[in-house]
Amino acid sequence: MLRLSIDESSAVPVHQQLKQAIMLDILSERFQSGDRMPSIRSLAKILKINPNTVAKVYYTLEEEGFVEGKRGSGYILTAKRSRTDKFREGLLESEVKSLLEKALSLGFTKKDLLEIMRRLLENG
Amino acid sequence: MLRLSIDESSAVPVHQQLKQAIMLDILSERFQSGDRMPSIRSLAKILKINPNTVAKVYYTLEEEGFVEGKRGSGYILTAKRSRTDKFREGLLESEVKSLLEKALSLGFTKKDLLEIMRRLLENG
DNA sequence: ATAATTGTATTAATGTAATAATACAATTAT
DNA sequence: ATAATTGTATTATTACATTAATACAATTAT
Repeated sequence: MLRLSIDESSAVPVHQQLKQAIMLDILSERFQSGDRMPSIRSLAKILKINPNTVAKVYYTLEEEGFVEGKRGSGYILTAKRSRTDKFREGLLESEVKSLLEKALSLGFTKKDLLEIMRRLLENG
Repeated sequence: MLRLSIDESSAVPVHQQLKQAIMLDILSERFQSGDRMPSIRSLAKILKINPNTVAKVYYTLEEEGFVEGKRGSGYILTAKRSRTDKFREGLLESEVKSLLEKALSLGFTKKDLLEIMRRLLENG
């Protein structure tokens, strides 16, 4: 359940770190449909950040349909597996697409890209 | 020679757009060693942006060893082909690496990644 | 019923990136 | 020599993202 830490010194803003960490837990199924989220205040206390920052992140997650919150009772993760799986794939696909675009604009061919890919997959 | 435009409405800052556009021209060899850069003021006028913004970009390009500037005479692109080629490859490699990391953290396997890659390369 | 806990909303403070204004210095062209 | 053009440096302004402070409202637990 939500084992995450915030790097205060990092240049990437706290809310972004937090959201990404939660999203990762959701998409990798470490955190599942029906699970309760920690309350805004308790999570803020644990991470030593402002409650508003947590609230903001929860709100964006709600807008995207992953969680639902109610006054007095807290937030619950509601996204079904089918949804998170689809999202997860779409995310990777768009990343690959943008990589492809970048590679082509730099003058690489598709073949070049596949070769570099294979090499890194084997070595790393 | 440097055919670029600035999107004022974009969220990505002007200096970043400009730098990326110039870098693209350098790395794709549309702009070559020995070529003169447009003067700071003239480019600023064409793009309708502040000269300081152009100067800032030129300065960072100079720090990275791609161009050299002299008072009164202007900036010249000095990076040799071997250098730009190496840079270009390193850039792509690091992009692929970060993609790989992201994919793995999302629970994809290397095989998954290669498959998605192949599919997108064929379709797009 | 009452207290504690939960999320919500509003407003303010802060820090910093981005841009701009202006004056200075070297080179080049006339 | 002089004017025009080039880059440099300093400082100020602006805008915006980020974070924080505080008060409000609904639910839950006692």
